[in-house]
Amino acid sequence: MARVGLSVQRLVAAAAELADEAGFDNLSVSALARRFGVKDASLYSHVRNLQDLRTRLALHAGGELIDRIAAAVAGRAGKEALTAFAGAYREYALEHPGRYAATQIRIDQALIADSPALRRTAEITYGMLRAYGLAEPDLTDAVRLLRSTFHGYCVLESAGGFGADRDVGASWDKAVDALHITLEHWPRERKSDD
Amino acid sequence: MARVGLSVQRLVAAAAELADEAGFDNLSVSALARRFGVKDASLYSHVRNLQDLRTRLALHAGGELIDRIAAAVAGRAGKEALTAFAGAYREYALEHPGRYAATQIRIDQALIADSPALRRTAEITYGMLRAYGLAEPDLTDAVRLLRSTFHGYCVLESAGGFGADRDVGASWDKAVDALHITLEHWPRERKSDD
DNA sequence: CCCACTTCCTAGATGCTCTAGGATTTCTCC
DNA sequence: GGAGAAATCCTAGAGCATCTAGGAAGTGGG
Repeated sequence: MARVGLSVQRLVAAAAELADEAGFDNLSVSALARRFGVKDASLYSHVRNLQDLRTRLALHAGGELIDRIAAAVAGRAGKEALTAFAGAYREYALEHPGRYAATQIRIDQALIADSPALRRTAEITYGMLRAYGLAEPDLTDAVRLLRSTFHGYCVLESAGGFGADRDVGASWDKAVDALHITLEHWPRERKSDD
Repeated sequence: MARVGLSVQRLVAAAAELADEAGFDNLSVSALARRFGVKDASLYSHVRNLQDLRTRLALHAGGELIDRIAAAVAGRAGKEALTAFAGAYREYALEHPGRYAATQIRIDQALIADSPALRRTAEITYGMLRAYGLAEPDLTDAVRLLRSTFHGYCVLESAGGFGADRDVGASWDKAVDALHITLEHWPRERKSDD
C-alpha cells in the first residue's frame, strides 16, 4: 500500500501551507488528505478531529510569529523595538494569511498555559514596553492597546477593508509612530493624590 | 400546509438572532430553516445561497451599528464624540457578537458602493475627526488607526483574548483616552520644508 | 520469524448546501 | 366570486464534508 509517512508534524506543516493558499476557512480534513493522496479517515489516526487540527496549527503559527518578532526586537529598545515588533508582526500576517488567521481562534486555556510560545509572546511584549516606564495597570492597558491595534490593522488590511486611495504601508508606519507618541504621553493612573 | 410567512427581512432578522446565539460560524441555512419549522430548500426561494444570507446579515448589522454610533455621536465633538463613538461601537460588538462578526466578512465592492450604511459610516468617522484639524493623508491614516484599534480590541475581547487580571472596560477607557491624545499630538505629514 | 504496533484502508452514518420540479396557498384583476 | 398568475413550501436527490468502526497491510523489536 506504499505508506506516505504521515505524522502530526507533517500534517500541521501541510495544513499551514493549505491554509495560506486556500484560506483558513477552507482548511478541511478532506482537502488535507487529498494533498497527501490519502483517504480522509487516515488522518484521524494522527489528529483527533478538525478542531484539534486547527488548534495545533494555531499553536504552530503562534510560535513562528513570536520567533520572528523576537528576532526582530533582539538588541533594540524604545521606538526602535516598537517599530521592529510591528514590522515583523505585519509582515508575518501578510505573508501567511492562513497561518495568521489560525492564531485568532479561541484556544482552550489549559493549552495556552503550557504553550511556551504564548508565554514568550507576553514576556517579549511586556519587556518591550518597559522602556516607556509604565507601571501596572497602565502596562497591561498599553499591551492591550498595542495588540488590538496591530491585530485589527492586519485583519482589516488582509480582508481588503481599507478602500481609500492611500498607501497601506504608509498608514501603518504612521500608526506605529502614533502609538509611540501615545506610549510616551500615556494617561497614567493617578496615585490618589490630587 | 399552513405557510409560515417567510420573507427576506424575517430571514435576516432570524439569522441575526441565530448568529448572536450560536455564533456567526454556526449560522447555516439548515439551522435557520429549523428555526422556522420549515425545510432547508424552502429558504432558497428568498435567499440565493448561504453566501447571500451572510452578506445580507452583514449589511443589516452594519446599518444597525452605524445607527447606534450616529445616535451616540450626535451633538458631540472632540473627545466627547470620540468616547461616545467608541462606547457605542464596543457596546454593539459585545451585545451582538454574531451580528458584529458578520460585519467583518469580505463584501463585494459593488454592494458596498450602494450601501448607504457603509457610506454613512465613513462620513461620520471622518466628520468626528474634523475636530482634530487633520488634513489628508493624515486624516485617512487616523481613520485607519481608529478602526483598527476599535475592531481589534472588540475581536480580542469577545474571543477571550485578554487573560490578564485587569478590568476589560477600564482598559478600553484608557485606550480611548490614549487615542484622543494621539490625535492631538498626531505626527503630521511634513510640508516639504524641514 | 513472529508478534505488537502503526498506518492506511473500506464502509457507512450523519449533516450540510443547493438544484429540479411539483403541489398548494395566496394574490390580482375582471 | 372565480380564474389565472405568482409566490410559498414541499419532496427527492446529488455532492461534499466530518467522523466512527473495524479490518488489512506494512514496520520494528525481541
